[in-house]
Amino acid sequence: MDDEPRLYRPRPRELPTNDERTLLASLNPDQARAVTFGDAPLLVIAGAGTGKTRTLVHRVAFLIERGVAPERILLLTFTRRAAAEMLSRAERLVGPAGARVHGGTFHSVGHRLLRQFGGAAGLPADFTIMDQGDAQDLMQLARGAQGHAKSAKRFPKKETLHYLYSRHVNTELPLDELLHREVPHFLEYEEQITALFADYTLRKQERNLVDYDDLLLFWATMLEASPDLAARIAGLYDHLLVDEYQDTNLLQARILRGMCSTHRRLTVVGDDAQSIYSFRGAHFRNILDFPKQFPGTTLVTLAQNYRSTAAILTLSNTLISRAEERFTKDLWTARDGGEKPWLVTAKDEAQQTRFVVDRVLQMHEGGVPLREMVVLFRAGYMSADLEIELTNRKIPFEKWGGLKFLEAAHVKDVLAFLRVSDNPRDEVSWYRILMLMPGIGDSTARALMASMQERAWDPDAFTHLIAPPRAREAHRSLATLLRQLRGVGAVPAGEEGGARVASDIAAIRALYDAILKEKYDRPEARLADLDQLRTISASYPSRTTFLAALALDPPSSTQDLAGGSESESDALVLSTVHSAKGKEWKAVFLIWAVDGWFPSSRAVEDPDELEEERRLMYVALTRAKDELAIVYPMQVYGTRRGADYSIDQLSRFLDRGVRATMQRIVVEEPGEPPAPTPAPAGQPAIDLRAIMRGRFTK
DNA sequence: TTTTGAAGTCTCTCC
DNA sequence: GACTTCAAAA
Repeated sequence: MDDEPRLYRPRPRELPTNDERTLLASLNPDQARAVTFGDAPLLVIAGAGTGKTRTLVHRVAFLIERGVAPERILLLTFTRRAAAEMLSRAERLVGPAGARVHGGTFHSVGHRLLRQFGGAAGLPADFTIMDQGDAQDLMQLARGAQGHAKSAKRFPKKETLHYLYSRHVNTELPLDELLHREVPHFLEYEEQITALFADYTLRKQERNLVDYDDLLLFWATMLEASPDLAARIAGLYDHLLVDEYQDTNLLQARILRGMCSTHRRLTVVGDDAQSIYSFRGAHFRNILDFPKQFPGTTLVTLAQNYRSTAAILTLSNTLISRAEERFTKDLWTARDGGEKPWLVTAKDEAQQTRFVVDRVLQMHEGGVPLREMVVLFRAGYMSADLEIELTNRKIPFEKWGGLKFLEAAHVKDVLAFLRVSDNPRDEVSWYRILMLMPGIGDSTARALMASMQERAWDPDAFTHLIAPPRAREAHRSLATLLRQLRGVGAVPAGEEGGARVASDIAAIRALYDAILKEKYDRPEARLADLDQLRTISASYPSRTTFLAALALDPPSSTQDLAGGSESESDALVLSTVHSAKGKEWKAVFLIWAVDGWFPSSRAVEDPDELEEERRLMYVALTRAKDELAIVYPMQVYGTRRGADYSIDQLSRFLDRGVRATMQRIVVEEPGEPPAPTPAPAGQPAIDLRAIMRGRFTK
């Protein structure tokens, strides 16, 4: 493993061009102060666009320059995208040594440490990671065993149960208080819920399964419960740097305390105005309490924004000034001017889509690469209409966030086969594949699993089970496949590693494709997904690595790219606001700025949630460098019950004062026939300039 | 006991 | 508009 502790030995200089002076030359005094800070806790409050990542990356370079071994630096972030960005920038700045810096999301680092040290804490090394869907399915199995499956009274559903469980773990709130706060109408079930959670925990243990929360919980526990383990784990690193600290929760704070038990070289960076992950148990108080948690903390504040024009910043500052609680100051910029951001009123969704597409093409023709533009929205599904239009017009795009490739049912199906061969006790996957087989339903599946449990999940157990007559056929073909997957008999030469996983998938598909075609109306796209899965699998050394990587670092949707080659293509980015955090674009379009959509109607009841929505919109607006357009359709069809359409209102966050910092744009009706024909392939934008000229009135 | 068809239920954000 | 759950039929 490459996580073995290494000696702290002086290294030859690897930075001929980046001595400390050039390293600091590009930084402002506040940034430089943070970068060169010594060996004590450091809290950097850094507003949007103030060079937060830059500061962090330079600090890494500075530490390496000072002789700290790169592999003894740990960079923790919250999202995969941020982790990848941070590490690649470090490498660019520092050179090859930068690639040796350790880092990743809290979950992926936790995973690495568990594989390495879990054995010493009684966790078998070959555990399987469950994603959220799997965890919910396991919760459902436990729920069913308790007999709520068909009870008349309403008992919380598996999603709610899992949410409560996860919240309980991450916020450390006692269960009764949590129920009282989140779901008071379920308070009467407190006892059953407690029992259910105990069963869920037990099932995880028996089945050798680990959920996302466990990756953090076990990490924290190893640090707290065993001084010996704590010393070994904390001893791996001399410096810890944490990005987006406002999105951490109490559990993660515990981990940091444990990791810094032998030293106090901890740097955290964040912005309370961008705290948008409370649904994961994060609270921006965490960043404010940091000095209390780590006495002697030094505070550095970054307030100069280098990203946005003054006009965009005025809008963002005005919007966030309405926040109930606020700790960071307004940002300022040396960039002056800039066009006032647009507030675009569209008649309906179709017109909103047309506006965005036309404007994107217009800017593209003006020389802005597609990749420099982004369309942002509150939730993944809100871009559906836009995606269709972009596909029709052959404009390449890439979607971030929203439904993931491996959350698709057919992908999970195939993975389930791999997972039972990887971990024969994986009950969730067993249930899944058994239910796929013709002639096997819920009760047969449960009975078969019970028999296997009696045989201690012996890998051969399934073959020797006696299936009910109508499931004979299914049982036999499944048993044959599983034997094949377990590699009974010789592994063909040259089929170690990735080729092995790919051939496993081929074997699975020999059985599964027929089932898939039966199950879905239009199987083509789904079959293509499976091709993709096999391609991806080829780059992983083993089945176990492949499965773990999929859970922690899943590839995004397969239908990302509409036209254009997959690799270096210039593509418009569509993203949820959450997934866009930390990034910046020349031009930003925020769509669906409709009250009830953004803020989400689920959030308007609760003041705290509403405040979080406001911060979320702040995050969206501060992504823009030069141009910003907020779009909202006035009529929304078919969303409210009882009416064909409803007249919706502009988001409440864009009040009169905020609107005063914007300019209103009205999209004109297009000509009589409502443009049903997509542009012909090849040259989509040929006549657009003419159309565009007449479309906007200021 | 499984399958199939119909009614019902919410819609998010991420690891 | 997709997916789950429920009820009746095979």
